[in-house]
Amino acid sequence: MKQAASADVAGARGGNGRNGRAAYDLSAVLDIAVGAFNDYGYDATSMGLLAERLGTSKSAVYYHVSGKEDLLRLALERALGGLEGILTLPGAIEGAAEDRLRFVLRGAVAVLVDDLPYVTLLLRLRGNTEIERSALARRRAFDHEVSQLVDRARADGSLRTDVDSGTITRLLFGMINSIVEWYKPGGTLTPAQLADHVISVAFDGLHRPTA
Amino acid sequence: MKQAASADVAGARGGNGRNGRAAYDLSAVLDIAVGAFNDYGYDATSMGLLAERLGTSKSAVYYHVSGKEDLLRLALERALGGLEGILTLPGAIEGAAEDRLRFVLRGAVAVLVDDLPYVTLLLRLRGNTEIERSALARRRAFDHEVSQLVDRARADGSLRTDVDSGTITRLLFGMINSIVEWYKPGGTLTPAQLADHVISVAFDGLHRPTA
DNA sequence: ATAGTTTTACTGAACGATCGGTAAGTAGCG
DNA sequence: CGCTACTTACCGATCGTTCAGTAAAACTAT
Repeated sequence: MKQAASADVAGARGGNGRNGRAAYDLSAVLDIAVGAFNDYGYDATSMGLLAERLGTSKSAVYYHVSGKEDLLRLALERALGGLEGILTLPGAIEGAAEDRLRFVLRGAVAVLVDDLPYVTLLLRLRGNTEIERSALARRRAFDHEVSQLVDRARADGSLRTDVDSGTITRLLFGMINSIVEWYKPGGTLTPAQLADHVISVAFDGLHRPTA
Repeated sequence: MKQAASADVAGARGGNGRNGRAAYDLSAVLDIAVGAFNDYGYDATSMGLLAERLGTSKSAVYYHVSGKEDLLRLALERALGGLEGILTLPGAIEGAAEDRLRFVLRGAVAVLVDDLPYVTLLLRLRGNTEIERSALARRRAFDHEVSQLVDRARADGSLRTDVDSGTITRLLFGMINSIVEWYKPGGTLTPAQLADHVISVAFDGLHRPTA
């Protein structure tokens, strides 16, 4: 009874249409790994615990991934891919700087909500290994592109100039990134409302509208 | 040569005025421990690494503290004590709700900058152990008191009512707490300026002042 | 002044537990 | 049979922690 039955574990398994036994697919393993990493922290999550959550053995996990760091790498790739994808969309490239900034911020909230556990993992990195440092570098590159949008919006006269654009960008992302620490999908606050509130508070502040 | 000389380690030592040898004082050990916890994460920081940073042996650390968790407990106590102290000051108790809110937010920035590594550690907790869960509960209690101030300011008509106060409080703290991830004391941005910018952006938003 | 005692503050070696990862064998399917 | 998807058993390394012994300073008695 110390081990769950080897089949029928919460839909994590799916046939692969090929020879051999029914298998976990990689994305199911990844989902559970990312969940555990966020619950306990990457370092504090053992491969044994992952196996337990999957209802299988430790070494079975190694059949699907080459190791613990591989799980981290795959998860971070998904989060970074989502964020970087925003910057390639037309709304991020065309139009006035403030509109492009609003589009990117709204997109960041959307990716964050859509891939919540994956982005959460990304935002908690410390940079201990090469994989983590590489992910942090890509994240900084994304932040830098947004910072340039803030600069352009300021040059257009859209934004206040009494606070430097680096501070503005950091406070903006501080606000947006904090969403991973408290937003629960499926609650009364829909992702679209959340994005509206964030953009509105960011641009207009806490005071009641003067209009 | 594998071990540093037993004295003169970077001013971490100080006499204690009592019998026996010159010792590290607890606060020096704690400072180095908190720095390492923030660099690598609590779980990824080994007692061996702490000893190395202190220029002493692993077991020497156990003379000063009862264990790794004890270091965490002492560090979190300092961070939480600072934050909770704000709420006991006159500026947080007397006056209009919005002024009290501004005072508390400004105080939170001040504590955060003053005890930067300690608050950083607090903000990165995952709640794996009883000590961490207890610290998280105290942090939530602090947040809750600020949330009540937001409620009162809204009731006074000072703040916008199209976003609920829970979301406002979370976005506020998201912005403020992010400071630990990028603010470097001793730079061109002084703590007082930082607090001004944070309060100003939070209440008035990113747009240029209409006045 | 100095020898002896006490207390403090360590050192170095080792402990059991747990870590990430591997080797070898096998059950279930086409 | 051939291939997939595991299983059990185990490895060396590292983890937090403990323990017996000791060097160095302060205190005390002479």
